[in-house]
Amino acid sequence: MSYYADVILPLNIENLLTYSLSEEMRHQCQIGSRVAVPLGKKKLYTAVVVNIHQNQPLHYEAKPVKEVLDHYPILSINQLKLFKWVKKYYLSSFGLILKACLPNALLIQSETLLQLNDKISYKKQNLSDDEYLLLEAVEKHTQIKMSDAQKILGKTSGLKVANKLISRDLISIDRHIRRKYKPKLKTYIRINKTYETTENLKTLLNNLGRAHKQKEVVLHYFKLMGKSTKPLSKQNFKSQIDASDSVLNSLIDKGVFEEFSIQQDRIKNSKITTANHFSLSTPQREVFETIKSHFNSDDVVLFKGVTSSGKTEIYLKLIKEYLEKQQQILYLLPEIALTTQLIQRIKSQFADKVFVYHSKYSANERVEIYRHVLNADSGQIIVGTRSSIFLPFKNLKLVIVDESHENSYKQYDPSPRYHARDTAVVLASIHRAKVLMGSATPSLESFYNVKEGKFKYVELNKRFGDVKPPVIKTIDLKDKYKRKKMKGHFSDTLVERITETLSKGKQIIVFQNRRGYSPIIECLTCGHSPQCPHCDVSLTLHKTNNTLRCHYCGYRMAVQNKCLSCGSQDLSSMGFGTEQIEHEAKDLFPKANVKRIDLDTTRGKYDFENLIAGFENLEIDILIGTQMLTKGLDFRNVDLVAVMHADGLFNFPNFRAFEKSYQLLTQVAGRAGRTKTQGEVLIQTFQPQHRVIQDVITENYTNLYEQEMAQRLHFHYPPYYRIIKLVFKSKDYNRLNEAADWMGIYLKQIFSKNILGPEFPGIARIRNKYIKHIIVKIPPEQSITKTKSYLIKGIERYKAVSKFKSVRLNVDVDPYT
DNA sequence: AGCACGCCGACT
DNA sequence: GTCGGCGTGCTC
Ligand SMILES: [Zn+2]
Ligand SMILES: [Zn+2]
Repeated sequence: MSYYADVILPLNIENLLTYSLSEEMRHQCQIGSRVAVPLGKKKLYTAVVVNIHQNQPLHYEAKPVKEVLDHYPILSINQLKLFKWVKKYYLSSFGLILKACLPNALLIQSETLLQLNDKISYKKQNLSDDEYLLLEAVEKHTQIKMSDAQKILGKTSGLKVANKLISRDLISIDRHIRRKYKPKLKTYIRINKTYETTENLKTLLNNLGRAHKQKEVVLHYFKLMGKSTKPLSKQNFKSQIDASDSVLNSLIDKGVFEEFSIQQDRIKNSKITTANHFSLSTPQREVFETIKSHFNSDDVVLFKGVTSSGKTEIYLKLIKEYLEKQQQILYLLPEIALTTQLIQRIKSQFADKVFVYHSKYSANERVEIYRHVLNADSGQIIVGTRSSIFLPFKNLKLVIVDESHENSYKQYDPSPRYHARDTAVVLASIHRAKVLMGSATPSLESFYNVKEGKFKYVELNKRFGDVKPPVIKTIDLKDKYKRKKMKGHFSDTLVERITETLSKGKQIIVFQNRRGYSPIIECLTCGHSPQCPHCDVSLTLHKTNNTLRCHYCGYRMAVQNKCLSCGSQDLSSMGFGTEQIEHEAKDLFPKANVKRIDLDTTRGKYDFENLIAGFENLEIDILIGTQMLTKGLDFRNVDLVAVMHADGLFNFPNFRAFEKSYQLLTQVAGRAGRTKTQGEVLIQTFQPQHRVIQDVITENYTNLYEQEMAQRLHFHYPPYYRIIKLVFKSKDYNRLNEAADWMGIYLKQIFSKNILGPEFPGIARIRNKYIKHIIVKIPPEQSITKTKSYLIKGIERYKAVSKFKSVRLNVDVDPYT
């Protein structure tokens, strides 16, 4: 009897495919091993074995596995369990889950590029002839396609040999796409401490004698330091002195000036103050002990800690205990919160036990970490973004989900559309691990789980050390506009407070959750406003390069000074974004260094890190930004946070709009006064009495929770009801309507009033594709599994209708919107 | 994901 | 007539 292997291919294929195994291969390969298999006409794919059996397929002849790539599994049984859950719960396919799980470099295909690694000469010994041949080919061409390697060595051994070379670190794939991620550090200049006294300085100037230029440079330095105490970057200093680089460099060589970089300094500091022996405050210790005692009886704990309460120290203490027991810990963070700041802090505690898993890292680095986790033989702390829940943990005992309210834990495209917070709970239960969810503003779902007794709860309402909560005040825009107290979008009060803060040498954060200059340009004569030709949205004005842009498809056109419809020149802009605020702030505060941080100013690889560093180093006085600057960043010198237009947050067509507004405003407010001086938060709004704003001011999460939950219950929304969203997309408007209507009728027959739609979403067309939604609401008493099986049946029937073939259907379980 | 297959408009 | 663009189906 011959043997067969069921494999997952990293493609969107519904079923597992079965290949035959030779006797030899059967012994080489295990469940979880990678194999090379032929698919379709000629291509070889990397697949993963999930089942080995002797049942010959009845209706087709199984093709043979070409090659066993791993003699030991790279996918564990526990990962397969998680795959099964994700497939069933999120209605996805194994292939796409596998793709989300394995680093691409483990799934090489014919089109993959092979490239030479640096510094390989010392590893070149003991290569087989084939390995040598391939390495030579790569060396000669610097990069070749996998298919070329297969031409040289034959289909099978090409793949095998390439894999060997990759595992020996000689070649790698896709290196040009993601370079090693290393934020650049700016060099700063300061005078050697000994010359800070007048006396020593005099001696120095005397000693410099004939070196006039050097004297000048030293004097210029003191002149600058007299004006401002901000750190001086080397680059900036060089541009100001009228001398060649060698002058400054020889002063540095003599030890008169010293170079330093601020980030490194901070790490050093944190090593001295925190490494190994930091201790928790009494309230922190209480929380720590409560979490541990909860873990004795329960699996999931929700930890609500106000901003600046020192949540991270508690996590670190917990991590330490698990590491000492040689166990694995997963520390999940939203992408924006996974900053170098935080990584350094964790590394200063746990050094080489720390592994960071992040999409910014290169393909090879990710493979390396994947293998480290797979082969762990001692404790590990894995810090990662949502996809790290798919890593091959062996001995996972604790999962921390930080900022657990963050919606970026929910993946949308591509499928699997999983929520990493919820999947983490399943992951933990597979491993019999504990879960700690942290947030200053927990999601209603999590808090509801506490009320239902599913999660345990602990809170920390005291800020760490002497930090006082920021004072939050509203500014009534209606009144300010009526009394003509506005300068652009800044009220007089705000201008006053900013000026005052600047004069104290403190920093300001200005929040406006919309990028660009202005979202709509309207003709005052005929009312026309320029629309995107591919999407149903109006174009946003970007003054920086005088373009009108679509934020959905990227379409851009030059700014028109006449109305495109009637030719009138009477155009007016409506609404405002960060760019406009930046312009106004530069006018209002000409002496301040104003910078903007949003998607448009952070396109480059290091832009984000550089802006954050600039702000931390006190180079930037006023930082204007979107929600990008709300997450976890720890700015020590910020005294004032301004929200330009809170009302913009409430009007999103989304049942979570208020919850999200509360979270955003609270997080933004948390950026103010993270040290001993009490921070101030000014919220400009047309509705100062809005209940969400009032809850933010009084830190009244309970009230927000109760009010929101009443709404959710009344309108049948989560957490009471579950939601599944069906998204239909098509270029053909009529087909789309027909298809969505068909499904709507089918579902209404089963679920009647618990079906919403089909209806067009707020933006009915993106990239020339029309969109329609159907919402399936699942009442608390209705079985989710049953509902899904009805849904799957419906989708199967739908897919059998040939005229709907051109209409794409996506299923989103527990959608965010 | 590819790649073949088939349908429809444009062009030798 | 047929060349080739794209939309659709299938892969063990
Ligand atoms: Zn007009
Ligand atoms: Zn568009």
